[in-house]
This record gives sequence, C-alpha cells and structure tokens, in this order.
Amino acid sequence: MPSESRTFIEEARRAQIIECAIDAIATLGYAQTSLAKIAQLAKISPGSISYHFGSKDELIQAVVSEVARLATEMMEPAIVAQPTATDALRVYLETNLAFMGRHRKPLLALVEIITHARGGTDTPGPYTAQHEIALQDIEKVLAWGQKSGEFRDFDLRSTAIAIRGAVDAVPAQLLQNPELDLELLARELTTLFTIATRRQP
Amino acid sequence: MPSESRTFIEEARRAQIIECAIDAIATLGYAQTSLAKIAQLAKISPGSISYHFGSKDELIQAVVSEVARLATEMMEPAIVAQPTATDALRVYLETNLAFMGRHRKPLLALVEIITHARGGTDTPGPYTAQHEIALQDIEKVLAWGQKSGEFRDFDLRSTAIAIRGAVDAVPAQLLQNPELDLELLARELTTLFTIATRRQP
Amino acid sequence: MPSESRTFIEEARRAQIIECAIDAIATLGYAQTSLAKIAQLAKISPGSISYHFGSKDELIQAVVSEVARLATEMMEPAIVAQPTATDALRVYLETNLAFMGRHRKPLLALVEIITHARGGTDTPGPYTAQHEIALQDIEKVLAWGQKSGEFRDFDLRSTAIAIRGAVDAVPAQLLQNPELDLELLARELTTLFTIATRRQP
Amino acid sequence: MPSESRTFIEEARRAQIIECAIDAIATLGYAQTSLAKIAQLAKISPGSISYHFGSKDELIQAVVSEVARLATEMMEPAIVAQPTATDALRVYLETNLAFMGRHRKPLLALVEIITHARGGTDTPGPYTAQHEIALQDIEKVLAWGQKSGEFRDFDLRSTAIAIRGAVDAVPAQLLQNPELDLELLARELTTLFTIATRRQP
DNA sequence: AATGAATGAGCGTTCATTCAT
DNA sequence: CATGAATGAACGCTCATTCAT
Repeated sequence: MPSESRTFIEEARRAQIIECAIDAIATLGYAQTSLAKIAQLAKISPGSISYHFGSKDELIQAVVSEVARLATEMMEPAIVAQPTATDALRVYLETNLAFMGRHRKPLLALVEIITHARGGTDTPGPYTAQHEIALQDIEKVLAWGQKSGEFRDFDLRSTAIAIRGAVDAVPAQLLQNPELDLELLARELTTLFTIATRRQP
Repeated sequence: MPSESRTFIEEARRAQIIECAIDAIATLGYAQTSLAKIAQLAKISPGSISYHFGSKDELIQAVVSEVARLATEMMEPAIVAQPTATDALRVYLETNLAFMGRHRKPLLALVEIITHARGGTDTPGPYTAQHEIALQDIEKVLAWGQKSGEFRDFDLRSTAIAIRGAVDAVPAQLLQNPELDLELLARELTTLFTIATRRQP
Repeated sequence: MPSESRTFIEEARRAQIIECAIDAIATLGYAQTSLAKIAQLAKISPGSISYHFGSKDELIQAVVSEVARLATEMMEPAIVAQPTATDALRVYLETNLAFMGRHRKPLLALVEIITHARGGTDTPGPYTAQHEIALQDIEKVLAWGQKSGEFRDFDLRSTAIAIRGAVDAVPAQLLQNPELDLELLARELTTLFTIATRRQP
Repeated sequence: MPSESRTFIEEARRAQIIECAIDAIATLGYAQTSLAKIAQLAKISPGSISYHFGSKDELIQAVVSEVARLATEMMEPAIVAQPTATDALRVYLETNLAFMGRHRKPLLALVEIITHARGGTDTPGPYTAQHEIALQDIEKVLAWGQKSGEFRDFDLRSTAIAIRGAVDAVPAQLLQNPELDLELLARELTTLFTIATRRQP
C-alpha cells in the first residue's frame, strides 16, 4: 500500500477518519463504536469511511498501525541509543509509561482494539502479531543483557512476558484511576525489573 | 440463593448452558458470542437461555461466578496455608498458572468477559471490582512480607500491578501458543518476583 | 358452556385465575399483562392457565363476561324497578358511576380489554357485541320515554351514543384523577341528560 | 425543527411511512401494528423505518403530530370565528364529526394511539396530556357561554366530559358501522347539547 | 389436575455495507 | 470524491402455547 497511490486529499481524509476513530474508541469503548458514530464525529457520511477503507476491519488495522507508528517513533530511538542493556530496559519501561501519559487516547484505543477485535481460537486475530513483535523486542534487550553479563540467566520468553504483562496492565489501571502516578510507577517497575534481571552476586 | 429454589433438571440445564457459554466465549471470543450461538452449541432454542437466565447479563454473571468459584476453591486454601509471605507469593503464582493449565477454557472465558464487559470511559463496568479485589489480595501478601521483613521496601500498588500483569498476560500467550510450558513459566516468574521483592542485602 | 360440565375445583381455579387476570390488567395495563404474570400472581404455573382456558383469548373473554355479570347484577334490577323512563335514565347513570366507584379494578380491566383487544377492521373483535348490547339497553329506556311522552323526539341511536359515550369517558378520567367526585358527576350527568331528553315545552 | 434540516427525499419517505403507519394502525389496531408490518405496507425494509425515525416511539409521535396538525387546521379557525358560545359549541361538534367523516383513518389511528399508549396505573402515558387539553378547550367554550348568560349554571368539568365522551364514542361506532350517518349524528348531538346547556327558562 | 421446561415466531433495534446520485 | 438513503442479517428479548411428566 504505497502512499504514492493515494492523492493528498485522500490521505488527509484517511488521517482525519483515523483520528476520529481513535477518539471514538477511546471515549466510547470499542463495542459502542460504530462506523456511523465515527462518521458523525468526523462530520462526514458513513459511506465515506467505507469508501476510504473498504471495510471496518481495514480501518481498525489502520488505527493500529497509526498508533504503533506513533509509539515506535517515540520510543525506539531512545531505547536503541542506550549504552547498556540495563539502561535500555529502564528506558523501555520509562518511555512506554511516558507514552501512556502523553497519548492516552491513542493508547486506550489500541488497548480496546487488541482486547476486543480478536477472532476465534483458529483465526489468530490481526493484532496478535503486533504483540509477538513487542515480546521479541523485549527479548532482544534481555538477550543483550545476558550476553553482556549484566543480566542473570533466566528464560527469555518468560521474563519478556512478565515485563510486557506489567506494561500492558497499566492502561486498565489508568482507565480505572486517571490520577495514577505514572512516574512513580515507572520508577518502581524499573527498580523491580532491574533487581529481578541483574546478575546475582 | 438457596439450592432448594431450583429443580434438579433446571440446575442441570443451567450448568449445561454455562458450560456451553464458556466454550463459546473461549473459542469464538466474547464479541462473537451470541445467545443464539450458545444455544446452538447446547442444542437448545435461544429462548431457552432467556428462560433459564432471564438476560444475557445474568448468564455472563453466572459464568463469572462459576469460574471464580472454581478458581478460588483451587487456589485460596493453598495460599493461605503458607507459613511465610515468600511461600505465599510463590504458591500464588504456581496455583494461578496451574489453574490456567487445567481449566484453560473457563479461564479464557473469564478473561474475555472481564476485558470486554466494560462500558465507556466513565462507566466502570461490572467486573473491574473483581480486578481490584485481585490486586488487593496481592497487596495483602506483599504487606505481610514487608512487615515480616522478608520483602524490601517497595510501593505496594506498583508491585501488585506488575505481578498481576504478568499473570494476566499468560492467557493471551496460551491462546497464541497452546504448547506454552506453564511449569517453566511458573518457576521463572516465581524466581523473578522472589528476587525482585526480597529484602536486599 | 354449562357450569355442570366443570368440577367444583375447576370452577374455583377459573375464578381465581380470572380474579388475578383482572388484578394484573387493572394494575399493569393490558399490554404489560402476560399469562406468565397472571400465573405468577395466582401462584400457579403458566401452563395451568392454558389448561383451564385453552387460549389467552378465552381467558380475556371470561374476564369480560365476569365483569359484565357483576355490573349487570348490580345495575339492572335497580333500573328496571323504576316507575318512569326519566327515573330509569337517572338510575342508569347513577348505578353505572356507582359501579365505577365500588369496583374500580374490574372496571379498569374491562376498559383496558375493550380498548386493546380489538381485531382489525374486518374482524369485529369479541367485545363490540357487548358494547352494542349496552347501546341497545339505553335505546330501550329512551324508546320507553318517547312512548310514554316523557321524552322529546330525538334519534335513538345518536342519543344513546352520547349517553354511553359520557359514561365510557369516566374511567379514563378516573384513571388520571383518582379523586374525581363521582357523585357530583352522577348528579351533573343526570341533570344534563334529563334536560336534554325531556319533552320540550 | 427547521424544515431545512431534512432533505426533500427524506421528507417524502417520512410522509410515506407516516401514512402507512396510519393505515396500519387504523386497519389492524395499535397492538397488532409492528414496524415490520408498516414496512411491508410501505414496501421498504424494517430497518428503513428505524433509519428515518430512530425508534417506534418517534414514529408514533410523528403520527400524532401529523393528525393533530390536520385536525387543528381544519377545526380551530372555524370554532374561534363564532360570535356566540352556542355557535361555537355547535361548530365544535360539527367540525369534529366532519373531520371523522373526511379523515377516517387518521382519526382512527389517533384514537388507537391515545387509548393504547399508556403505561401502568402509575405512569400517566405520553398522550393523556393531549386529552386534558381537549377537555380544557371545551371548558373554555362552556365558561364563555356561562359568562355571556347563554348557558345555565353547570359543573364545567362534568359537562366537558360528557361532550368529549360523546365525540370520542363516535370512532368506535364508525368502526363497527361504516354507514353511520355522521351528519344526522352531528345535528342530533348539537341539539342535545344545545338544549342541555342553555339557560333554563 | 397440574406442572414447568421448552419452543419458535415475532418484536424493536443496530449496523456494516452497498449504490444511485 | 462524497453522499446518505436503503438494506438485510443479526442481536437480545418476550410470550402464548405445547407436552412429557
């Protein structure tokens, strides 16, 4: 789907619709968000959304990509710039939680989509891949730390699950308690996983 | 809710419907599960479910109660029987993951329900309370360990979020990779959180 | 439908069901009254009503008959005992409104049924007959008064419609304003129709 | 409700649906009229009605408004133009019955809606207000006649109930006997209520 | 004589999608 | 490009009725 194949105005419409979709999903919840409501928010007709995205699934996929792009842009450079795996792990947690604080709506929308838009056991759902990538990213950092001798000898996948699980648990908390102190949480999680992963004396 | 108020045959039907609902939700996902599909699985008419449960909400509530009963029965006694907070934490993780291994479908269904059955941003959803209780249970164990001197001085809520987040991340993994080694995972998580919480030298 | 064909216990059950049906219809309104609710009120099973009455329509018909019997028993003797048509007309109005005061629930139920349970234009509805009889009863009194020279020369049907219409309008008023002074109303209607029907000088 | 807010084609569809709803209610009765049947009459899909009216209640409200507009347009100017209360009362009866003759179906539909659309005994129902307004309109004419000395001294509410009751009784009669002579009826009712209300010598 | 579990048709409503304009 | 009217299938739910017990 090369961007050259789309006119400028078309690209603008798509961006507008994606933004309104994020707004609607984050505000109303995935189940309560219909194309009609998104259209209403965007002040366009429902048919227009189908025209630009073909189907609801495609729109949702576009939303996911957009948020992922936003998150990656914000987080990845900082992480890969770290000199040590320990620093990278710390910055991973810090940037993730910072993203949640700064881009609450896109994050909430993403969480809504991931938890709601999965298929059955057979069809894997379009966003599990995204999650697998996230885990592998963490595993890379962990493997780095083990290789460099910073980290103790643990199972990569298990530890990645724990770290990612902790991060994924935050939006739900945030939803329930908007006053949640994300900075405190970031410090505590950093400490926790730093201790938990470092080479034991 | 005296058991005398329901016939034997009614109780049997309810159990059958609950089982089929668990099956449907775990297999198809919450959003794709309709009363009609549950009825189809149970080989009864859709109206029959309404007859026995009054509303979809009541059925879902019954499913939640059933799984919660199952889980509590299996896990709580073992946890409270531990002599130290460190043991309690270990057993908490072990029994939770053991439950996932033995009751995969009920567990998946429960997770589906809890993550899906929430309203918009404002309305808290009927099962967020359940989750809060789970966090407080962990916090109790953590506070116990801090008081006894087993654990270091960390923020209770942040640490509870990390632990619960790790546990909650497992079903999604399990769904994606049914061969996941839960025993290994239990050992690794136990080690991780034992190290992370214990009093530092 | 001779009463001999029914056992004593069956007759009692029917009476009980009819009473509960009246209660339900008067309290909840016709549209909100289901056989299940009547059964609940009567503390019997829904199937039992079908057993005793065959169908809902039959039950409704039985309710109508019962209320009509009650009304006729209370009103007819007093009316036919009057020496003049003028007195008969007065007593007709008085007894009708007195019945409404004393048997509010049966009356309300009857009104609910008559206004709700009509078929289409083609099928006349089972209770229009009842209404036609009521009109003819009034016409008899009016014809009597015209023959005796008490009443002026008016169209029987038109005048009967006016009188019956006035009477039928009362329950709706009563429903809206339960404090309605039925005795005042009876006096006023008597005066009005006495003046309107008497031979003009 | 500015007319600019609706397309021409939308307005046409709405009008068509309203007309079919009137037809269905007048023909089948309120209780037997479903959106599906109205849609069938209008040869559109059931979803289309929801599209244009949002809910059944809104459609019913639109029907009521339409008929009320029709009736008011036809009757009010003639009534208020009369020089005396006696004339006004006569014209009130004449225009009401003339309306029934000319707009039988809308009138029947309106009566069906008003008598059916009420909740239980406690909830007043959305159209009882309409009826109260009708009574108050009559009371105004009666009060006028009493003040001018044309009418005798009677209770306003009781007399208004009688007059409105007589008028409201007509549609039911019309339903049962479509050949009913409305002009005769109008003359007779006029005479009746003129005699009944005029100052007695 | 009575039960109550079960049914199936029907209800009002929602919504992704289509298509003539 | 964009519209918005229209669709049709699916939803949760109600209810008179049936029938094995």
